[in-house]
Amino acid sequence: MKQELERAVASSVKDLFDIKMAIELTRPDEQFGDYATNVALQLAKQIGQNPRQIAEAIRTHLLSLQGEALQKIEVAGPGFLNLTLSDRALIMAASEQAPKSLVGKVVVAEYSDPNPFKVLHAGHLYTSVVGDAIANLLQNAGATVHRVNFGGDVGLHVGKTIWAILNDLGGEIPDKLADIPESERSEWMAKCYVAGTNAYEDDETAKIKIIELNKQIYQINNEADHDSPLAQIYWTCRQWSYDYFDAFYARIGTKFEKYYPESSVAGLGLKTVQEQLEKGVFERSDGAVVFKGEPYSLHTRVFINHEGIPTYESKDVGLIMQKWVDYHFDRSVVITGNEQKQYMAVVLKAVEQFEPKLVAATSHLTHGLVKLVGGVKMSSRKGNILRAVDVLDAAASADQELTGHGSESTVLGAVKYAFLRVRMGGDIIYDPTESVSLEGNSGPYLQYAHARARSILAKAKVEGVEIKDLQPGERSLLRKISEFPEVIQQATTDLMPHYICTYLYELAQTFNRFYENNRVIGDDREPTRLNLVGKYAMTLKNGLNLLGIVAPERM
RNA sequence: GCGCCCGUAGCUCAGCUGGAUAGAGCGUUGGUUUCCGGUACCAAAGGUCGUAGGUUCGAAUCCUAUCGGGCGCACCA
Repeated sequence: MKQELERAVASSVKDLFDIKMAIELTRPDEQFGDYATNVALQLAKQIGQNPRQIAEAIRTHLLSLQGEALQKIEVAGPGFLNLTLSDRALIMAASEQAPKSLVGKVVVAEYSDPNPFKVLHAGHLYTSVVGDAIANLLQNAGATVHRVNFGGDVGLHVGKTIWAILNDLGGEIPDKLADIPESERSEWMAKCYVAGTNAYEDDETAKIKIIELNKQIYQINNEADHDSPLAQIYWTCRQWSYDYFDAFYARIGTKFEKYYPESSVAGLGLKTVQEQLEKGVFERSDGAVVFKGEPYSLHTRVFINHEGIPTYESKDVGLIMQKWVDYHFDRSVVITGNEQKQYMAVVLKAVEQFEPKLVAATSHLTHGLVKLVGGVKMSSRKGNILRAVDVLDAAASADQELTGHGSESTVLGAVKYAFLRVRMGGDIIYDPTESVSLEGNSGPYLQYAHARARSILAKAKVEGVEIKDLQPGERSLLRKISEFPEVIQQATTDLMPHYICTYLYELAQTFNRFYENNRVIGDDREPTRLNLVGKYAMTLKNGLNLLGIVAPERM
């Protein structure tokens, strides 16, 4: 409906003034109508006429084009055109679906990116939630979406953990791993990481040993060693990490198709950078291989260090190339913390020199830190950083306190919504109590709104009645419902799921206002109103599902 | 020093491809009960949109400067 109207306005402008322009209709305040446009204001200068006169001319012309669909067109204020749909057109609009603009497209979505041998922290939970919602949006638009994960299975943090593991096992004795009960593996490894980190800082001999272990682990990877005792411990524990990640993702209702361990892309990255070094994209500097970012208002970064070892930069190059080899994507979305923004800009600029199409297809989104309200100081050295489970636990205990009986779907709904409702980029101040509340702008409020609507429907038989002759409250609700496809589309093109949150909350408010003043069951208009409640419940459910939040039938 | 991000009501945040009186939730104050899940609805109070300039018919939104906070700037990830 919106598109048709936009085309109609555009052709009015073309017919009247012989000017081609793209029209963007907006959703004004309800008092003004269903759609609005400021074309007349924009044209005023070009044409040199009074904007209100222009608006009047468009109005007349538009009525002749779209008389059926429009109940009225008004010229208001300095020259806005306010369009009000006929009931018939509004009813049609409310049944429309968001356009499937990405059918046939392949998208790779990379997010979460935890490191094996370390715990999942709050930031991992955040990207998992937001990344999942973004992936859902793209999928909803028809794309084939591949959710992938990247993480460091080599590097100093691995050396630290392995050092403590060896300490705990009493040496390079892989058989002793069998003594660790399955349920305690992830906890145990997390403890080992903390112990290793502390030892690295406090104990000079341990530090030397850790550095040595780190090199050995690189060797294990390079030589694909699966036999030596150390290698057996490394591979087993690495797998334990992936099992732990999988279990956590399953708990929050997401799933990754593939893990790209850093070790698996380092080779391709190194090879690529070396090739491009010869072609002049990279250059040597102080024994290292660097990309000079300054010509592009960026900074210089090292891709291969003076020992010939690929740095993180090269691994990211390898990752981009490997994703291309694996998927031949039309679009690639990468989500990381804000601190990687300028770093990634350099990597992408470097790759752009030899694979511009891959970079053109890539969007790098970044996010801030997750902090608990009240700002408890966390020391990563002691290992008491805010872990992913801490966030979930905080929500669970707030839920328990509020309701007396915890519910996992409420807890997940609460946390996910709290993360998703704000625009990505800034830090998240997470308030467990507020997130779990059934009052106000929260996930559980929307879940409850859905359950309530479903319970109305359960009490009566919904028949396929035609909606017509809308009363004001009914019209407001339907008008709000009709916005949904537009909101989805906007959220999808901007990769901003928070638009969905804002919308769903407004929708629930609109419904509650309607429901407060209009009886459904037992009213003369029961069939029509039940039909509206059905559409409303469906919209809420679809919206919540896009966000990765379950919409329960009852709660 | 250079660069990036952020600064909107007491708190947490929308609004930022420039437009009609700057919105919501929480909190505060006061209402509503013919109540289909009142875990709701209505209303009030509360804002120099960090500050100062500029562009524009029109700026929270664009530009410049400045203050405050966070982050990043070569062989870590």
